Amino acid sequence: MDLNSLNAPQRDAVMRTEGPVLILAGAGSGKTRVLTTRIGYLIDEKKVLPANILAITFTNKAANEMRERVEETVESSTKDMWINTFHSCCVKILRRDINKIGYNRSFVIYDATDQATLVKDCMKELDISDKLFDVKGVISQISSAKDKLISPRRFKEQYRSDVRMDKVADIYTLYQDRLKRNSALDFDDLIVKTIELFRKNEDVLKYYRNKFRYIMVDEYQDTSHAQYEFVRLLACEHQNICVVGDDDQSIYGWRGADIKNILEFEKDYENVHIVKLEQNYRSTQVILDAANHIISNNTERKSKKLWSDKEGGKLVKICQLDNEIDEGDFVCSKIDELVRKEKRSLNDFAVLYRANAQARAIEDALNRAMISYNIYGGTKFYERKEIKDLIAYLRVIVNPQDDISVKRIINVPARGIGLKTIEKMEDRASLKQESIYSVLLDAEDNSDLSTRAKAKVNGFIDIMSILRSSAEVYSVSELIDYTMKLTGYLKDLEDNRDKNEKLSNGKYDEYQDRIDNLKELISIALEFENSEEIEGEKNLQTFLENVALSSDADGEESESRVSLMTMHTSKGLEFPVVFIVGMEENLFPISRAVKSMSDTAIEEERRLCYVAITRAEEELFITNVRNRTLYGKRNVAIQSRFIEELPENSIETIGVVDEGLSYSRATYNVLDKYTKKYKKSMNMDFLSKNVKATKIEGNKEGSDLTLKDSVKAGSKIYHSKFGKGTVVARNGNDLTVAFANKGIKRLNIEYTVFEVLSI
DNA sequence: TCGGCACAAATTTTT
DNA sequence: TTTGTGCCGA
Repeated sequence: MDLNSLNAPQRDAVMRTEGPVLILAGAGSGKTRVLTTRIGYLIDEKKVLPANILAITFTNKAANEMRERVEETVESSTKDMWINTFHSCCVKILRRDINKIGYNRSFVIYDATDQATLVKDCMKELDISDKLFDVKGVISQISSAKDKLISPRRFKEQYRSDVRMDKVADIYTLYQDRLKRNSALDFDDLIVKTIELFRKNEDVLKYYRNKFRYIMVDEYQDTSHAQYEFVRLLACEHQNICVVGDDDQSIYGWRGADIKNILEFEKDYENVHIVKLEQNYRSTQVILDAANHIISNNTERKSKKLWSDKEGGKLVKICQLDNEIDEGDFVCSKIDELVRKEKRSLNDFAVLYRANAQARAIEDALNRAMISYNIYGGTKFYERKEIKDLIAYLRVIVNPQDDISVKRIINVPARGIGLKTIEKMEDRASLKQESIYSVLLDAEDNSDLSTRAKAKVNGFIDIMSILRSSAEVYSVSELIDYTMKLTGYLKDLEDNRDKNEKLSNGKYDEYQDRIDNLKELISIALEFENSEEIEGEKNLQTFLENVALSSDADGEESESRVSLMTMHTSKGLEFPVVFIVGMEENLFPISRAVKSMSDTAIEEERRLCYVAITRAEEELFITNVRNRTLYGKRNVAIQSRFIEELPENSIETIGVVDEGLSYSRATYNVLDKYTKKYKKSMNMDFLSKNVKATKIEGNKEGSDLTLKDSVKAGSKIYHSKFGKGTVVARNGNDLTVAFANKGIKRLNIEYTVFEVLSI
C-alpha cells in the first residue's frame, strides 16, 4: 500500500481507522482518493474483511466509481463489501426483513411522479381541494416530516392547533396508509422504514451493527436527519465511523439535507478526530482565491481555506452582455477562440447556469455556431411517459397491489375503460379493503358495472394474466417486448406515427421517438441480463429496483462535446474552462432567496456559487446581462451581488471585442430557423461534427447540406459565423474563406462551417 | 372517450 | 416561451 503519494492530512485520514473521524474535504482536495485508499488500507493493512465494511454515497455514479477504484488498489475481491447509495443500501436491508414491520417483501418503489399521483388521490379522497392546498407544498411537507422522522401521528399532534397543517397531517396519514396497502415505498420511506426496522427488531440491528464494523459516509453535508439517524444506529456501538464532507458545498438544504449533521458531528460522537483537507489539486490559485473570497461572506461554517501549489493562473473574466442571446454568442465565440488558439477540445468546456430554463438560449447559440454539446438534466429517460407506462405494466406483473400503476395502465392504450369505471372499482376496492386489481378480477360479480364495462375490464385482466404467467418463463427483455406487443402499446404508437406522416405537417414524429425509447428500454434490459455487476438475482423485481434507483440511463459519451448543466448538477465534476452564465440578482441568487430575506437562503446560494467556481481548473468566465427574457418575459437585470464579492485582484472585466458576434441579421435568422426546424428531422444531429446525413428530406425550400468532405476551394459557404463566403483554400480541416465584408478569414470546418446550397 | 382550447405556472433534484 | 392541467363539446 503506497501512502507516500498522499499529503500529510490525507495520510492521517487514511491511517486513522479507529474511532470517529470527520474529514473536512474542500473542493478538489482528493477526497475520493482518500476514501478509496482508506478502504484499501483497512483491507490490506488492517486485515479487515471486506464484508465488514460499509461505504455510503449519494449517487450511483459515486458508488460505482468508488468500487472501481477500490478494486484497483486491493488484491482481494470487493464483492462482499457494501458500497452503496443510502437508498440502495436500505433496499438491500429491507428486502430481507421488511416483513418484520408488516410490509410485503416484494414492495415496489414509487418515484416522485407516483408519489404526486398518490398524494392527489389522497387529497381527493379527503375532499381537500388542490386549489386551496398546493400539491407540491403538501408533498414537500410530508417529505420533510419523513426526513425528520416525524410519524403521521406525531405530525398530527404537533400541529393540533393549526387548521391547515391538521389537514396536511390527515393527508400524510392516509398517504402512508395507501403506500402500505399498495405495497409501495417512496424514496423517503426507504430510509425511514429501515430505521423503523432497526428500532423494532433488535436482532436485525445487532446483525448489521456487528457486520458493519467500519463505516464511511461520503458527502456527509448532504445527509438528512433520517440518514444521519440510520448511520448513527449502525455506528454508535463500535464508533468506527468516518464521514467526509464539506459544509461549504452543502447545496441541498431544500431537499432535507441538514447542515447541522456535519457542523455538530463533534457533539454527536466522542473524541472525534478531525482532518482538514485544504490542498486543492484541481484549480489555479486565482480561481481558489475567488472561491475563498466569496465563501468567506458566509457565517455558518467551519473555517477552512483552499490553497494550491499552482501559483497564479489566468484571471477570472467577467463580461456583461446586453441579453441572453448575446450571452450565448459570447460563450460560443470564446469556445471557438480557445479551440482554435489553444487547441482546446470541446470536452474542456462547461457552461453552468442556475436554472434549466437558461439552457435554451445557450443551446440556440451553440447550434448556430455549430458547436456540439451535451445537456445534462432535463427529462430523464425513466421519466418519459412511454417508459413509465411500460414500467407500470412490469410493476403490476410483480405486484398487483400497486394501485397507482394499475390505474396508470388500465386504459393505456385506450381500451374503453373510462374514468367512471375506474372510480367505481376504486370505491369498491376501498370498501372491501382490497386492491383495485383484485376487484377487477371478479368484475363478473360486480353489479355496479354494465355488461360492456365488464367485457372491457375482463379484456384487461386477460392481458395481465397472460403477462403475469409469461413473466415466469420470459427474461426481462423478452417480457418488455412481449408487453409492448400484447397490450397494443407499440401498435398504438405506430398508428399515430403513420397518421402523422400522412398529414405531413412537418412536425417531427414524436411517436417514432417514443418507439425508439421503448427499444432503448429493451436494450437496457438486455444489458441488465448480461451484466456481471448486478447484485442479487436477475429477475424482474431486481430490474425494477435498478430502474427506480437510477436516474442516469445515458451511457457513452465518445464524442467531444461542450457540457451544459445546472450548477447543482456540476457538483463533483471538473472542467478546464468553465462559464458561469446569468450572474444576475433574482436569477443567481434566485429571486426566492432574495425575497425571503433570510441569510440561510442567500448563504446556500453562495455555497452554490462556490461549488460552481471550484469546478474550474484553469479558466473561468462569468457573464451577466442587462436584459433577460425568461419565461417569455423581458426583464431588466442587475448584476449579481456575487460578482461584487469577488476579490478585485483575481478578476478582469472584459468587453466584447470578438468577431464571432458579428452575424448579419439575415444569417442569424436563417441559422436560427434552420436549427429549430430541421434539427429533429435529420437522422443525426447535423450540427454535430460527424455529419453523415446530407440531404434534408421534406425541406420545403429545397436546399441541401453538403458533406463536409466535399467542401473544397471554390465551394460556397452560405452560412457561417461570418456570413456568406467562398472557400479560397482548404488544408485539412482548416479553411481559408473570403467574405464579402469581412475579408479573408480562417475557419475550422469542424466547428464553424455550415454550408447550404441553393437556398 | 378523446381532442382541442384556455389557463396557469415555471428554482435547484444525487435517490 | 414552454409545459402541464382541467374543462367542455362532439
